[in-house]
Amino acid sequence: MASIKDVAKAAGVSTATVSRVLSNGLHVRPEVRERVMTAVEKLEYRPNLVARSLRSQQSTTVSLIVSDIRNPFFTSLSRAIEDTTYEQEYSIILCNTDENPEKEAIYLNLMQDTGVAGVIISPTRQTVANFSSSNFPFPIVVVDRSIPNGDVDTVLLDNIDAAYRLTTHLIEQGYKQIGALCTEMGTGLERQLGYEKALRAHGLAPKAEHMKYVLPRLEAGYAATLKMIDTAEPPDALFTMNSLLAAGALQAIQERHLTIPDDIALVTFDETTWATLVQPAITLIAQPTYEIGKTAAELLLQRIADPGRSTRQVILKGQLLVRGSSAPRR
Amino acid sequence: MASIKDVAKAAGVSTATVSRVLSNGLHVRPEVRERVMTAVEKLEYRPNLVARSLRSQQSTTVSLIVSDIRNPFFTSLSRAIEDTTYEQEYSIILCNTDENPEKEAIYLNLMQDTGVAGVIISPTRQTVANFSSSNFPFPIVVVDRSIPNGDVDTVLLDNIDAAYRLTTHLIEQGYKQIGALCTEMGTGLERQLGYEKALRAHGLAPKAEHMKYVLPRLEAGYAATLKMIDTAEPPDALFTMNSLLAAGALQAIQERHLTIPDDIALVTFDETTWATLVQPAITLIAQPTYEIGKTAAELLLQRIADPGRSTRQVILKGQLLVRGSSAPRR
DNA sequence: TACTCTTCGTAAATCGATTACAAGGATCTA
DNA sequence: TAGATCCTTGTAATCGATTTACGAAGAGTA
Repeated sequence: MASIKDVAKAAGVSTATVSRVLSNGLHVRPEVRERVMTAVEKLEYRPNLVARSLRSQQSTTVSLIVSDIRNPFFTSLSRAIEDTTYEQEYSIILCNTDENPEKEAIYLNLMQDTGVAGVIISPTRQTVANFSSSNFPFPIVVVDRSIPNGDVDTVLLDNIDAAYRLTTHLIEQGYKQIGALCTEMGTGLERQLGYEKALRAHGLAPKAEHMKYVLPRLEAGYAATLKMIDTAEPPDALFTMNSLLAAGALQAIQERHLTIPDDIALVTFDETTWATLVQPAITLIAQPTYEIGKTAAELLLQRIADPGRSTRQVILKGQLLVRGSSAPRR
Repeated sequence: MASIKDVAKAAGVSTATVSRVLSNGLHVRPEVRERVMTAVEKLEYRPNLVARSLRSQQSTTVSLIVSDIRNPFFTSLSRAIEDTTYEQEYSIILCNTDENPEKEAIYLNLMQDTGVAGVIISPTRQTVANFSSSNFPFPIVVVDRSIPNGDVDTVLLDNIDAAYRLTTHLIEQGYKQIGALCTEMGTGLERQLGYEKALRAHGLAPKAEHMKYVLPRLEAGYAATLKMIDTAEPPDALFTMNSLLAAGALQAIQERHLTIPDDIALVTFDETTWATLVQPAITLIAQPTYEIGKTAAELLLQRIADPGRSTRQVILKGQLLVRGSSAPRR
């Protein structure tokens, strides 16, 4: 593989001149530039980005750190981020933490060691707890999670509001015993707040036996739902905090041969392929996932370009999509 | 940030000694090693991987190049690869090509420029056409696509066999007019071969009007299915080449208020969350996606460790999961 | 004592680029 | 025409590690 020295020799100039031609082309005679360019083409020279990165202390790699790429929300997010960074010739490193702070710390250290230009992260609970952007030696953008009084670029949904609207919708449709499948990490807590707030606002009390805390996994949603409906007083509606839990809940409901929404209504977060394929279709709050990812990537690239700019939090509203699974209670 | 020089100074040794302590520890007195280690800890020294990579001409990054991470098959694949490489302290760069050879070429060049340790790729049609592992300056593993007489590590499904079995299953259930939604790229061609082979083996001829070539997108599956069922002689069963097309087909079938499988049976490739949530559940060929990814990552890491080893193709069998959508024809 | 062989450590080269600085030449101004 | 200014180019330092070559000290042997 040809190096800049080979090009310099072939063109009869110094490496500095070659570098100048390739970076901005300033202060180089057209004739010399021509010579350099033909040498570059003849040798099929391509700059070594590792060497460039070491010398310039810059990088064209950013990192995306999420709990699990298989979560459809993060899948879509990653695609949006990749699209956006690709346009500016950045590439992305993908990291799954499984909400494990140790794995997260390992990856964050690794990103420091490799000198990435920046990081987009959906941080674990622990990291959120004492978050400060000054902890990190690179620009950072937080997605999906809110950072209390954090001075950091953030893009996320207004989860409390979305959960409030979704719950209120159920109440307005006539449901009174609204159960919830909550997660203790991530966005679960805020969504739970919105849910409880809506109940109270309409004179309904959240019942302890109708609320379950689970891990964000299909199997957990399935098991918890079974437990909830196999009781003397099952809820007449169920609110799950994400699509995985909804899938588990649906499986449980089908297994008990209950009909939606007559026996039990079902609403959730996050649009998926299947939400409109099952019958009845599922009422849910759709997040603008692609837009969230695009915005996060743009914020990051802007901060890389101008580290001193003021931070901004972008809070997007979810879209309530009313479908058959929450038809008026009869 | 502390560099190796700072550590050397603090420990009163040369940088070479520090490097030796950190790499293998050979030829260093225990007492000196001790001094170095305390200096490392005191300064919180972390080796700069960019510098290391430049000097050693090695890297601990590998790249995954696929058409679209949102395809559930690739999502699962990526997770398996990430898990496997993480254990060996490698990180992965994610690239989406959208089956666009230019985008693919840009990424492949980029990987060369950044000196990645290796690449796992699901190549576009063009790249498959004249594939040679000697085209690439790094170890490479191909997944999901077969390379004719290619001397390269490969992991993929036996697509012809799987499609053959799936089609035969339909025939055995009594279906005679079996339509197909094919894709012209990726694994579509082999699956189509298996489909046609099965029809012929049972004395059925593939009907041109029951075969449509589409892009692997939900909307395309929807539109093509509508066209196929809105005819005088619609098929009594439909075979789609992947889960996105199946979702589109299902949408079209529901929209025309046809029942599965009485009006039309539906089978496809790839297990998804929704395949068992819809009613009836969908009969399909499940790929061992996680295993494919794990195997691909292992092959790559082994080749990185030993570039001279002989190449191997790993061909896995799909699993036929018979469910309600292909119940016996009445 | 002199000579060889390890062992341990240092200095310096190296990876491949970028860039500060200096120098030479051309152009311009007074 | 001398001096200032600008443009062009090269030299060499630098980024931060790894690694080779080599020297000094200590051990063993005749």
